Amino acid sequence: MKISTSGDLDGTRAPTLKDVARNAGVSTATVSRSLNQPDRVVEETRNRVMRAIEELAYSPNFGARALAARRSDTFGAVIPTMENAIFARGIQAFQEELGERGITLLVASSSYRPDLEEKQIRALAARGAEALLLIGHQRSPSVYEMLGRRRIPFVVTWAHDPSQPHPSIGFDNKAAMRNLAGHVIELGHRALGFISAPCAMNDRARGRFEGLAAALETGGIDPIGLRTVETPYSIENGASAFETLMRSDPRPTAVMCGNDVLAAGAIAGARSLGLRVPEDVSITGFDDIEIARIVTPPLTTVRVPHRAMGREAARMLLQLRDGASGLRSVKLEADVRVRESLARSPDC
Amino acid sequence: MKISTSGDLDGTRAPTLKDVARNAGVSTATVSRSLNQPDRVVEETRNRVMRAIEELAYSPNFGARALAARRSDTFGAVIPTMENAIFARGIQAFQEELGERGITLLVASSSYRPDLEEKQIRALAARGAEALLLIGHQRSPSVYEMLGRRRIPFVVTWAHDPSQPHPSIGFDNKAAMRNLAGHVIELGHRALGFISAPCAMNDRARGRFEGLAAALETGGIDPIGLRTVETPYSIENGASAFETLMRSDPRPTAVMCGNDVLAAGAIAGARSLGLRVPEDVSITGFDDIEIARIVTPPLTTVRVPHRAMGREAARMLLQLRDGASGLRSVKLEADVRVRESLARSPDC
DNA sequence: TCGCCCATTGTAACCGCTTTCATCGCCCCA
DNA sequence: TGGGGCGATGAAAGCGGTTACAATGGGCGA
Repeated sequence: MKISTSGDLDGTRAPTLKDVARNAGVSTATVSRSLNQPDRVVEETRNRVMRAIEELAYSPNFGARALAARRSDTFGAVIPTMENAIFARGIQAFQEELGERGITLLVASSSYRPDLEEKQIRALAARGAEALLLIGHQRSPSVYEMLGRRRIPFVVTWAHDPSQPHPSIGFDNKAAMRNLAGHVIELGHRALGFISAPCAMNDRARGRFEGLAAALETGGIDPIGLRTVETPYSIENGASAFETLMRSDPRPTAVMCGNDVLAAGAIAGARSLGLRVPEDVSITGFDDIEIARIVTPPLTTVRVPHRAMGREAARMLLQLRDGASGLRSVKLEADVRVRESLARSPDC
Repeated sequence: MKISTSGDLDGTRAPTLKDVARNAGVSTATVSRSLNQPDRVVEETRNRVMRAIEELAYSPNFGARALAARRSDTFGAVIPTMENAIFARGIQAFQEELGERGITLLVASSSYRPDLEEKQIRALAARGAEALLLIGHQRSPSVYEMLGRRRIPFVVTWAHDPSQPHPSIGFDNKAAMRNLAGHVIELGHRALGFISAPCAMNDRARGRFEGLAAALETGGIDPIGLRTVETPYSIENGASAFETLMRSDPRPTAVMCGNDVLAAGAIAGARSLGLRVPEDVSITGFDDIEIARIVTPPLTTVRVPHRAMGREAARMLLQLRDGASGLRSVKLEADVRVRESLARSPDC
């Protein structure tokens, strides 16, 4: 006796709609409808189909479905890095919001390289992403043009600059840093150091630098005296940049960092130089990620509205995908978080 | 005069192979070959095709390609969380190794929930993943069965347990923790506390616990005295678990943590209780992620071979996909990293 | 009783791509 | 000069789904 459930698999390939249809004794159309528009199939049939699906452990081929339905229920995000937690919380919120609407998120990272970013954007488009979350305004016009041609809606986050032509959801990097630098200056610091991420293709980093410069001007401090080091985000780089700054003359009494990761490195650098924070030197960060609270002393930094950005970006993209237009950029607040790494200048 | 490049788009949909073919005056087969087997197309034709591709900003539809070619050049990984850096470095190495072979990686996270993990595995399979990286051995048999039926090769990482039936690339969590606990006991600690991740569906966490228990036994310490708190990974949880442990009697002189994130929280907890580390209480972590070096004092922990695991996993999966069989599990070493958070017991 | 309508299901075209197989020239050798 | 061989290209069949449209049959009103 030959043992074989009708329509059983040979085990060598994934079951298809056709296998399910055969197994349930219906047409592929009925199976498809059972899955996508259950109320258009009478219950008894639907149950038979579901049983077959269960039995075969069938799950639909995503590519084929997207191809036929011209709809992928997939959004994409391209972030500069996954190595540290800068974008993790925001993306998490973004994903949660999308998940509730049955949308899958594909995340790619660009390593802060514009060419890779463009490649990743294309890859996401090729994978059927219906909308994209991007970080910052600055990228090649050809990317924007491509997105426009393909009618792929996108939203820029982690930045807010009304002078830019594209919708964004974020905060004003420049104003936030200016605000923080104002605090620092008020505490009597005149000799400042700045550790920045590379500004070349990074409008957020540039905005933060400009904010600092503006605060100096407001405070009547000659920006000539500002020592700046540009270096990619990492603890090690932060530490060595700090050491470099400490060799300059006059030696800074406060070192501001474009990011909490660099600031954590700066604190480590201070420790290895035998400098006390904040008694000998103040250090500030930016982002208020987890690390800011666990370093010793805890970092004075700028609280970035990560989760709110992710959530709002999801909402806006959903609307855009569903045909909305003329949506307005959203400006969120990023306020200063004062903790122990910042104190009055010892020169005072 | 009607202005229109032949085959131009109306701008309302992505350009397809057919558009390119029309634009270049060749058949779709030729365009496809120009892309996938360039040497099978004469140079002049290929150039014409490439020009058309450029002009239309064409990029192939991934789903359609995978469908037709029965090959997606995509691997998948399901990790418990992206919130902290535990898996970041390993996955990064995994991705780099795959990228060199032209393979795209799709990463999904399960939030440590078996049901979500199964869903994500199915989703990756549906998206055409040809091979999967999984974390830990423990999951429903139905998952393994499905993977087997679909002939999707996978490799288990972050764990090494020869008694398990599936190939793995990792280290012996139990032995590593036993080793570390041995150090702690040698330093005279007798009253120990342990902060663990929830063990229920986490064989790595359980292995670490067992390692600790084994070390206690070897050291002739009654495991009854071991205070344990189970809590999900996070700084906050680590801090409050630490505070709980410090209320027990006798008070532990050393608190070992299943993970660096919990340990960082424990250090914060010690600070808020006014306890000095390591003078009043020693603290150890596990993983040796970045955070271990930047907390004060730096953490004594177990260095996990993140990058090696990622790299080896990639190599093994590539071989499996290409039909290799009978591949052997790889055991990597995880050795103790001694830093300042661990010192001799004050009771000595 | 007959015809119409509607709910349910089936048939088949098509989504964008790869790939097999056939076709078409062209070169070279006998 | 004719024919075999070979390299380049095209035609068309699917890959696994969705969906417009057709077919079927049962219920109900006239």
